[in-house]
Amino acid sequence: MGATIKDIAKRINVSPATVSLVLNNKAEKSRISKETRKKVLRAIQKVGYVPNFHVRGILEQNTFTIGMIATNIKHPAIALIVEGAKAEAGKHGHHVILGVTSDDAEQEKYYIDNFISRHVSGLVIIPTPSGETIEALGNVNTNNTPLVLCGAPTSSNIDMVLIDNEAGTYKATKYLIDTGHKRIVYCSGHSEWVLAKFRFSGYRKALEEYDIKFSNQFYVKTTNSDFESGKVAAEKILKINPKPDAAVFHNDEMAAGAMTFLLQKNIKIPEDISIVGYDNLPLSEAFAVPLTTVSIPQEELGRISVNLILERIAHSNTPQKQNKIAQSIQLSPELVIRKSTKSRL
Amino acid sequence: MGATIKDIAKRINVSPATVSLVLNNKAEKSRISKETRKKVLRAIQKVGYVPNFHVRGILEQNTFTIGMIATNIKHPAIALIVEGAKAEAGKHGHHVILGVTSDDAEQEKYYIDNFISRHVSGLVIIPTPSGETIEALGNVNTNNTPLVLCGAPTSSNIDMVLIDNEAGTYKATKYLIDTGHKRIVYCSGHSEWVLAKFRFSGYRKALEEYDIKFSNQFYVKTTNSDFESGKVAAEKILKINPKPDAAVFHNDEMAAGAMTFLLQKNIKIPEDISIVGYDNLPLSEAFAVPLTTVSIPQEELGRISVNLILERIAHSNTPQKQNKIAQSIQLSPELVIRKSTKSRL
DNA sequence: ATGAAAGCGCTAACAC
DNA sequence: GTGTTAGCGCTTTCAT
Repeated sequence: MGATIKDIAKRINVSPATVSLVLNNKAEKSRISKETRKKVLRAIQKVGYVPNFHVRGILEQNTFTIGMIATNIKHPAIALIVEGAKAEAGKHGHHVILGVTSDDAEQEKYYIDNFISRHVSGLVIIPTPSGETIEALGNVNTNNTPLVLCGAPTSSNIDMVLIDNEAGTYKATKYLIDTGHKRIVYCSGHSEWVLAKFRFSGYRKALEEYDIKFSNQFYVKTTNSDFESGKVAAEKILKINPKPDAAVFHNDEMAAGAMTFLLQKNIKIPEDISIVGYDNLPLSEAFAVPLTTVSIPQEELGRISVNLILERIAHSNTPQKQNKIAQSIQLSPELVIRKSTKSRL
Repeated sequence: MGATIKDIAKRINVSPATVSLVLNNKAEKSRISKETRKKVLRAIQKVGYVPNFHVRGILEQNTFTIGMIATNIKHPAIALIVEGAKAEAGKHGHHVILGVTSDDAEQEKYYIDNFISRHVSGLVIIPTPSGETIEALGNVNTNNTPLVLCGAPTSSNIDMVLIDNEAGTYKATKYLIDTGHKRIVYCSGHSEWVLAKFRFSGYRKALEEYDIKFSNQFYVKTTNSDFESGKVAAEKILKINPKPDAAVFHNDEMAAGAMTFLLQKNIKIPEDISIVGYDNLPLSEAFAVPLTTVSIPQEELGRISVNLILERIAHSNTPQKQNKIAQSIQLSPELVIRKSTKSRL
């Protein structure tokens, strides 16, 4: 362990209080002779003193730190949410520390407890996709730490910023139907995850609305939802008979993998089959065929989450703090039409 | 603020010590009657007690937390380093908290001080690309916190895990020369950044080795290094006369932007011009033309960094701890050849 | 089986 | 101007 204020004090025969005063620059305003000040500063330099954050954490309440818990920053969509949150927090003098759960509910629980116990000013949670912890969140001892759930709904009475995931696939599917597609496949990775279920149900909803009956044959599942899974899905699509004329994918990575695979097999996109992704990754315009996809306002998601936290903090000293009911803000995804789809009318 | 151990103690008329014993499960081994235990546990439940991490931080030294400071997690290459570090840390019972600097040296300084002051077990730093703080790192009061610099070199006596960035562009350029390219352009974003300088110098080195004289005309600079900058660079490339037959880009995003732009102008890749990127992004295979690029072992970078930290921790109690000299491990990038380059022999 | 008290590093109120 | 002291929340001896 490093040197403490006491060590420094002893070293130069002053009291710890004096050292503390110098450190906090309260020296200027009030007292402490220039000489003592210099002596103290020199000693601090020499021993390499580093203040102990934990003491401040005990003494004061506000850490001006927002804890953020994310599933998987490898995913650009998640990274963008974090960026948005960080930018907004920075604007208001707060810092962000991030815990990454790697889609593991246990780690999520750890970071929630740990961050609360570290007295972060607030906690933004992008929940693990299995949905396991989401419901449990209502029972967490938050110690009055404001919590915001970001991206996935829960029945608990917690502030939420949500994406209407169903609306995205609904819009995409509807667009395909409206442009004359007759046999639309849906490809889902991790189909048991809540997120996947929401997206899938948007597809179902659109079909129903047009009285197109759903066929299990047109529901392709893969165990994962990455680039490689897209290839696997594409392979499965090729085996379907009669041939599909469009495919909606759970996300852009899968769509990219599928396109890569299909193009290798000399399938033409969009002539032979239309492809739609989800997320609008920064590079989805650069794909083999610029991808038609559903765009999510990720950075805004992060920004709004932080603002909800800051709002809670601001209100935390007012008498009505207990009254304030949980808010739920829902953002809508938009369809971005590029070159991977074409009208069949 | 939430309830404390004292509150609980008062509530049920026991001493704080008793509550503490129950909380730490030392109750089992030694003492505390079942009844008291139950009473305590019930009270804890009722008031929603959350332990104060900072107190532990004062009392104990090891937080089993590795602090990580990254520039910009939007960038997949960075995200992968973080993932690698996290995975390795997890294997050894450590957690990771991440601070994101957004390429800002000031924030980097903040997080370094803050994490050290939080008594993280160690600190892995992916430095801001300007190179500003790298050199300053030697003068940081680390309080004996092990530090590892990840991805960029410094003259300070600090553990480092590096990528031989020059070697990557060198290999790429050499490959182009060997396959008969005569007019190779280099496109750099943020050309003043240390990283950019290293990559550029690999290009220069290859040219020199083959006695090809460098022409400033073939050195394209953009203010940024993202997808859009790639488009800008491509536009500049088109104006060069005589026409280049190959272009090496600072990274994959730029290469992707350039390819998108060039294809729109009906330039054929690789027939008219060969394109090489850098980073081997997970989706670079899905680009309009599968990208030939330089691959970096990002996850390994993270893993090794954490291992250096753990090693330091392990040795920190041995007498030789001061003796151990800083290590520097250098990893080599590899050229991944795909479809965006072709031989002109 | 339980409680009292000291102390971790630091700040702030109050002496002198 | 500077020192003394109490106390933040908790753990840990040492009494009882």
